[in-house]
Amino acid sequence: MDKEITIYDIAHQLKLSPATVSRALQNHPAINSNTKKTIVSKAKEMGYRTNIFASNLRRKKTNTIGVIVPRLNSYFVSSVLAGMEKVLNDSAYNLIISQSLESAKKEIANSHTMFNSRVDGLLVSLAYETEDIEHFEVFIRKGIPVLFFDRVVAHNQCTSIVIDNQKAGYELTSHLIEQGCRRIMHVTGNLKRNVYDDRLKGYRQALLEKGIELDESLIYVTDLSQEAGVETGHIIQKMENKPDGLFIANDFCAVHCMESLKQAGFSIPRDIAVAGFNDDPLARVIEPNLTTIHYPGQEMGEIAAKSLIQHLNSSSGVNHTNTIILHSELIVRASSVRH
Amino acid sequence: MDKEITIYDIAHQLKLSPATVSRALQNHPAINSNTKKTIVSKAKEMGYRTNIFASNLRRKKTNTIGVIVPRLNSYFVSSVLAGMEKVLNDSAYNLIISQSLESAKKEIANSHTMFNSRVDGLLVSLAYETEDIEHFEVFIRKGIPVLFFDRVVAHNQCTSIVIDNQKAGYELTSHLIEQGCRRIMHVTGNLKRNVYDDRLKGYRQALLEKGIELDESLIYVTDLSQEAGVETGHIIQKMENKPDGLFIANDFCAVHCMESLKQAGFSIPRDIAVAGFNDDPLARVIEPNLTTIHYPGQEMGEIAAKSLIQHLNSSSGVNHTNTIILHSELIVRASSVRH
DNA sequence: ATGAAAGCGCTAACAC
DNA sequence: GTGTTAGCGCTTTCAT
Repeated sequence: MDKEITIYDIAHQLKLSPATVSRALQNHPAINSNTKKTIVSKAKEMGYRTNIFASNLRRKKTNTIGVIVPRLNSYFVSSVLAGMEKVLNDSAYNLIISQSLESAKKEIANSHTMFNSRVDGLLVSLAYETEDIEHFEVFIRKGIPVLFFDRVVAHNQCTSIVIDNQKAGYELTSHLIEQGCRRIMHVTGNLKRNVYDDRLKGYRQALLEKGIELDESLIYVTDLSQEAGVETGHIIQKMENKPDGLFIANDFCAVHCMESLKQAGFSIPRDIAVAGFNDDPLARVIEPNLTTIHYPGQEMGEIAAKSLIQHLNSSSGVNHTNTIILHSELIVRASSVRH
Repeated sequence: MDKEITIYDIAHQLKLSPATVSRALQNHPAINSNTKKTIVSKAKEMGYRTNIFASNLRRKKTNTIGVIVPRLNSYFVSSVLAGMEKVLNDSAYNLIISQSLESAKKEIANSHTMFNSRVDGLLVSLAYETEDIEHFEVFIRKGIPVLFFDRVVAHNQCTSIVIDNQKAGYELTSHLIEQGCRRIMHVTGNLKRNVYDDRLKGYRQALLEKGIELDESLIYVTDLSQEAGVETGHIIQKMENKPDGLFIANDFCAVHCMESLKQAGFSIPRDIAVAGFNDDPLARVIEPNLTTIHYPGQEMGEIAAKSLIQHLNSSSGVNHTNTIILHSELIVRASSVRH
């Protein structure tokens, strides 16, 4: 276990001052380029590595970005993270990642950890359960930018990155109506979250426009889990006045619902047309292939990261952009095409 | 943007020394419990947060664990990460995560970043391309534990966490043989990686035992991507002496190969029995459902993290366990059952 | 272009 | 049980 080399060791060997070494290592313009070369090569030779803690302590900046997501093991989230990692890594930021597991309590605990880790900025997608965002106020008060993505909340000091969920929900529902559906069931998640609430709004809007009366009993709020999908299948089986269309706010849940329906002898899309949301790889594998909304995960991650970096670099500290809306797209596949 | 509170501020207000405050905040046993209470509540009141950089600088420990994975957006990897995050978060460690995107160069760059971030330990699953592990030697020389999981490499100072890939490959191949397959094609990844090499060994072993002659032309090395799956389908179509069994070292690739075969009019499993590896959610959705090896991702992550923590806490610094082998399981589904 | 020196906030050895 | 004090390694202002 060798001793750590410091700039003092280098300075000593080269008969220079630590200040010069520090400057050279940061490529400071005032340092003679020959001196610089000597120092850099000596540092390498001696196996020097910066002590970022000393540096952070001194500079009061950490070069670390925190991310809080509902869960890590979802296709969408991991795509987003892949995008963020790519951008932040290229800009020499570290990423620290934690998951709330959809629990407000854990989200709060994680935000404390992030706060104590002195992240330079925070990227958040909210848990199902989260009621208020009091726990992010400490960041905002300290001028640490907080950026919400996907599951966002309106806050005049925070940027949000989303797709137009209402429009997407509207398009999906309209598509089902065009395919002849008149009783469309909507299975969704916690309506506290914009993504579900807005999709529902789109659903309502489409029905209204097409003059189809809204039947509140066709709106089913779940946790969008695999089990919820299966359960939805059972419920539909038992319904007297069965739906002829099904809009589920998440492909994962939709796929399991389809399995359940198929097992019960339903023919998709003939008996019931189905649409999901997210364009999970599962959607292209389930039979019939699932109609869905394509949703740019990796891109959302990249844009979120870039936007945060930009904000950190802007000296003003004032946040100009407030909401970034990414393009989403209806992907029609066999699960919903009836003619 | 308020000023940061330090232990000096607290000490000053309470007319105590910073040392006492520091001790109280760390719950040091020597401190009077009343003093402790006063200090803790004052700290809260004043909005104090530890400066972990000062603390790290002083203690020469970072409470940060680095993870390098091939890619973030794979079902298996995200399950592993979910497990790691869970354990490490509970133990007050931070996780910094980066992806190599299967490139040796990026893996090396990431390892440098981790090194400079002074991680207390490193968790690694190797990239396809990685030739040697020279870039991890710096950690080992410094006594920083490096633990490999899934895609591992033998190193007498590092713990590895794996499943028995050879046994799994053997079981899968034996199963196909039992189903009557005599010409089993094996599609795999870069054989530099233990996971693929061992699965191939298991394949060979099964053929040998059952007295089936090995046809080297049936071993096809790919990048196991979606495209590779489709391509494999095309290749099989064009083969004169077609295989009657197919063992693909990864469900994701297998699923796309199945799609390709189905489209070409093959009946699975009648014309060709198919098996994958990983038990990706896709395996339970593709039709017919895909036979595979179940592979405990989340558990692997948890165990890797726990093992690393244990190692960090053991004062000895000597690594006793060297390889941890997790249980894996053959899951037989319709894609391979012929009678 | 380079150096001297102060200090970031915390911890821990030592003293009482 | 509490205080004193000396750094941890770096950056940066000011001086030369």
